[in-house]
Amino acid sequence: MADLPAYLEPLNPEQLAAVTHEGRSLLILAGAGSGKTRVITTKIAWLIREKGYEPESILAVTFTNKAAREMAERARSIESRCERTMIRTFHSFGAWFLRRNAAALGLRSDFAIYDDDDQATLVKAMEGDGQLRDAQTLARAVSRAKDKAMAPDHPELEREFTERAFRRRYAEYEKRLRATGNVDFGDLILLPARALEADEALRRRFRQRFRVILVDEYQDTNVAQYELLRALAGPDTYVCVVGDDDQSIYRFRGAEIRNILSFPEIFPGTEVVRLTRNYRSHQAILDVAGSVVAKNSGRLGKDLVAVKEGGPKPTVAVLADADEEAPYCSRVAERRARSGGSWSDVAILYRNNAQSLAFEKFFARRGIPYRIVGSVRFYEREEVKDVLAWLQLASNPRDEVAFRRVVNKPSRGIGDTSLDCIVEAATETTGDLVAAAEAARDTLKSAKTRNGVAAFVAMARGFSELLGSGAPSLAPGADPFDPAGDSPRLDSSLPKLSVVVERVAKDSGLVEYHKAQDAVAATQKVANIDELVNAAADWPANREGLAAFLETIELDRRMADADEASDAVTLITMHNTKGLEFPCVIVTGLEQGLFPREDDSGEDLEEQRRLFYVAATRAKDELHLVCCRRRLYRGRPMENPPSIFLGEIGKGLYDTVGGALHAGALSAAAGPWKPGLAVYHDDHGSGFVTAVKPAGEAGVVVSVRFETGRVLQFFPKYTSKLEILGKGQGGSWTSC
DNA sequence: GTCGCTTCCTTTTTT
DNA sequence: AGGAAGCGAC
Repeated sequence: MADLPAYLEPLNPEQLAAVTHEGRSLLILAGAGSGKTRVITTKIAWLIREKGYEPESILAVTFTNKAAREMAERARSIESRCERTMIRTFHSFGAWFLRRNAAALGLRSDFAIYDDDDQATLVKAMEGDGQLRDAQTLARAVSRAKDKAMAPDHPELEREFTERAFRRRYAEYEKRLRATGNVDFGDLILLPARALEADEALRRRFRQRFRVILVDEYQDTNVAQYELLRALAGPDTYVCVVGDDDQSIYRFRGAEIRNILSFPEIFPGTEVVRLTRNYRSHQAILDVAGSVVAKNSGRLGKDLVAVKEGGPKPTVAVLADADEEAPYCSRVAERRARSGGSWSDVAILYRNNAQSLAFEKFFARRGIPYRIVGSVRFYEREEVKDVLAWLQLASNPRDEVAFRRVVNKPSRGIGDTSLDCIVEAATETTGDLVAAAEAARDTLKSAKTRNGVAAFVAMARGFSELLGSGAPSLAPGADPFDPAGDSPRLDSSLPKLSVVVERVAKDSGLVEYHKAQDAVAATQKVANIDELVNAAADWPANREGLAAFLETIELDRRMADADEASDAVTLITMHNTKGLEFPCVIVTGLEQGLFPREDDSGEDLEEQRRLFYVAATRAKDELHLVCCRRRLYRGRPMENPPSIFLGEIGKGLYDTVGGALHAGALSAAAGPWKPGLAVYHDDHGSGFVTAVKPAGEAGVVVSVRFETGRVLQFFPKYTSKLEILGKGQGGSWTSC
């Protein structure tokens, strides 16, 4: 093909086939590192350039905001007209859809989006006496039901969900939620799907608008998302989905792997293109990852072939205690940095966020720069949510969740009794909680409560006035929520929303309140509120600006990663690494009980294997696996055997680290450490040294038996907590 | 109604 | 370890 346009030239034959496929539907099975994003973005460009599609008629859906941003950027760099293509997350698309059709669906166009926390608050409020944990459980079940596209009247509902009186409570929740005029995350998918199914004219409109639909990470779609796709896709819509059944890791959140497995039957005439050339990792890494996931049944099955042959064998280290995990990882990182690499080459992966703490502490002490991806959910912090709740209430006085959050914070003497009384009054009238509070004021008994309510009402009114009056006006044709359209982003002539946020934070008493908390607990709550104020500077100080600001926050809960460019080791959960790659990856905590968890079996176990696969295939050059025999779990020390996944790796595919621990004599690196020394450890108390062994770059590893009877190992080079007391008596008290 | 203390129990993973 | 429920004191 001599006349292939330049932008198609970098593609391999399978990628090219995927990009230039025409027909009705296409399933791209894209293995890890096979250039999937390149294919999607190039395909968008190709459709516009060669096939004459209007950019606006193409919809591309992703799972994360980060993926959407990246995709938009890359598509635009190939073809500038891609700027006008709608590239969004499923949820952001749903929100856009609902805002455009809010009136017809009985929603406010400036509805807020409730997160898990808010859902639980609503459940707790409606059940009154219930416990928060019960409420959380129910809220989670409701979310799962919505993932499965099951309404409260679904005949199979109670077969699937065994929570007490689930049908009734789910229905009640829905009623309560609708009364606020807001939606939850599940609604963002389910309501558009139902609206399209129910309304033929609407369906026709959207099918006319979107002629092409591309879905990324299709293996992680749930039933509701599938139904939304089906409703959007008419007989003439070109549907292209991309995914990898081996990378389906969101079952717990309702992902339905059958969506991808059965796609060709659902969309007859589907062509399947497999991308199995891996451009990311050395073959040695793919062999390890592949040998584990090969143990899964029920996969389409494919073998990745690395373009980069060979490479260093991955390593497996079995450490005695989780105390040694961070030192071990830091040695790997330091070695990488010393041999010409940089800190940012290295990523440390773990199963759950709590595991990051040990790394943070150790790295801070060692002076190794690090950044944590994802765990800091800025917008879910108490103080931030407090201020946001005031803003939501100012925008919508029927927002019961926001109302409950701030009505008595800081405390104004309005307790549960008065609160319930106000909410009930609101329910019986217009639902306006501020108005109900005002009306209820005179019926309340204590003067303190009456004053509190009066103060609260005055604040709420004041904040509402700061935003100007009336609901946001949606000019015909204008779409304030469409980043491609006229956005409400700041026009320099308007006052900034940050001014409003700051006033709200101060005048509500929240800043004072959290300042006091900071003083007691040495937290950073006021600083976080300041950050929130700064974040609002990009929007104008009116209702449209506020609604857009809130939506940005609600759909993208993490602050932009502070400085992605900075040279630092990445700390990240395995789930969060999807779509990322690093030259050097360390997968930690490979222990039975942690990864996989003890109760993982069947489908769950298979999903964990896929998670291992995702984690391992993030590595370009180096892959290190770490297992700790002992680890504190929920405050208790646990002895764990190595993860079964380690046993599933083909023999000879990896090198074992730590052999040196058992061989050789003491080296000079031993320094002052000798068996029999009496020592003191900050956390474990006093004990004595039972053994000293060489440990390569780490110097020596010192085994200590403590008075408690525990035997632990330490690298004196990396811990300052272990201190020599003097020549001990080698266990004189152990006989006691 | 509010505050602080003790006891109990446990989320992996996220839009 | 950390957060929520439960309880008692003011």
